[in-house]
Amino acid sequence: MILVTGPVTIEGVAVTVDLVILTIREDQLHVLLVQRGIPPYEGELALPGGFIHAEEDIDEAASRELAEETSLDSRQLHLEQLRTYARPRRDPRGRVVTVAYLAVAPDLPAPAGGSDARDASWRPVSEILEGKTALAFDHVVILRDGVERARAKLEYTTVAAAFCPEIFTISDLRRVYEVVWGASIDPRNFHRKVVHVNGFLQPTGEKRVLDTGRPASLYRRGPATVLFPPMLRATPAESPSPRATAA
Amino acid sequence: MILVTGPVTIEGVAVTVDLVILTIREDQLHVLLVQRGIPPYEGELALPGGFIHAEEDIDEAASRELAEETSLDSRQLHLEQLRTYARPRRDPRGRVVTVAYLAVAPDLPAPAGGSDARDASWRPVSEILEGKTALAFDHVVILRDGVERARAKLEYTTVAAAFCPEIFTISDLRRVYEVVWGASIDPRNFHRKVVHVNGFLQPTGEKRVLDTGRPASLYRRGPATVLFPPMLRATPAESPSPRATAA
DNA sequence: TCAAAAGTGTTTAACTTACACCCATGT
DNA sequence: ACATGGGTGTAAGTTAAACACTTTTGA
Repeated sequence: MILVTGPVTIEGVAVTVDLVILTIREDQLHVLLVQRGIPPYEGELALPGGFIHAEEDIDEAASRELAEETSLDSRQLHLEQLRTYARPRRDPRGRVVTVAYLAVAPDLPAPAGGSDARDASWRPVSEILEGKTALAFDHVVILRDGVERARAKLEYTTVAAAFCPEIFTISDLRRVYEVVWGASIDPRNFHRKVVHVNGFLQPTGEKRVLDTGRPASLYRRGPATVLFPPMLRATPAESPSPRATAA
Repeated sequence: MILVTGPVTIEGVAVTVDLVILTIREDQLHVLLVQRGIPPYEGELALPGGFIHAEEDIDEAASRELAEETSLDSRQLHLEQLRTYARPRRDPRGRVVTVAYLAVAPDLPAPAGGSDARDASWRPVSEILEGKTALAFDHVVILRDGVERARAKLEYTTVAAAFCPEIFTISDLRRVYEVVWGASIDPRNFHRKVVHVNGFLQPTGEKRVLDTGRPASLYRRGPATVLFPPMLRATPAESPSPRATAA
């Protein structure tokens, strides 16, 4: 047990914030990555992030970084703390502890184009998790945890709507579930289900006409944040029903 | 955006680990608190915790602190990262970021008696959350978040069993739910439900004889970690069914 | 008229709830 | 015998899954 009295620095730890910003583009889950302009890992891809400022809470730091990277107001998106990572040698510069945040954004018009000088780009998540693309530091682990959290939260919250633009159809919403879970969902049962969840969807009265098919009613996000009853997670290409309670 | 190159200390942040260790004693949810022996907040109650060591991951630091406080092996308990707190002036000594962990323990034989010199004691959670007892730093917030997490996790995981001793009855388990949720549960339906969840309970074949009533079968924790179907949370003294999806 | 997407209705199975009822023990 | 807690059976209401079927558009 270490006891400390004065204003302490206990071997000077640096604290950063890293963001897992997810969106859906072209029916694929994407994550926003930046190319590092400085060592370590210069030139490699990494999650956007940075050091916390002196007079700033960590949630503020995350909002600030998010605004810098996506030019989106954090009040318009889903932003939540994910986990803190502190493996001793995760950063070659010294002891750096990072607090990771998960953000869920609609598909943004510009590829990213924040005010920041670094190149930011959307990359398919599958590419990274399958090991085809490497990330700096332990960012693959952080990304995996972020995606896992997003998948879990679709079940019992209304985050799915945060992937959609302000106005969206029920099909748009369903495609979010299908893409993030990598499973297909019966459109008819899905429709009935989400419509009956109180506060999930607010009808706008408008309809969207597509190339073909009956026009779909348009909705905006409702005030609800939790889903009850929850959406049952359809597992991709596995045994159908028995929903084992694996260890 | 701050750019840094060398081995950085960026205004020297100190990192601590704080533990919300919950248990059930005398049908009440309790938390382990220590009385601080040094300033700041000398003499006041606080969550147990301490600074991380130089060559230690944060999960290890949490396990170490837990062992010091409860003399229990972290492999025998439920221990998970809760959240990181970093409000600028949360510690008067300077910038201290704390990573909070949630631990769930069975009712321990000794009141706490770790190897540590500080007094540790179990206190009813209600006493603190109702404002009757103050805690140092922002520890009331951390405690509230920890309790909220525990409540939520009873629904869809098997953590409830972590509150029980190694060998326990279904009534013991039910009492966990009733105490943590502050609600009463039908013993008959509860019994059927948990028995049918695959991997939750392992029968020992033994029975426990109480002062009165039919002897109850004894179980130990099974390998399952998730509960499906989930346990529906009975809300304490509220409107019965409609389970609103509040904002 | 046809293709395609949106949306409704119906059936079956699974699960929750409430509660009647039986079981096994100590006094 | 009876009080007490453990445990099973069952009927009513709710929800999910599967799928037949209708609606509304563009081509």
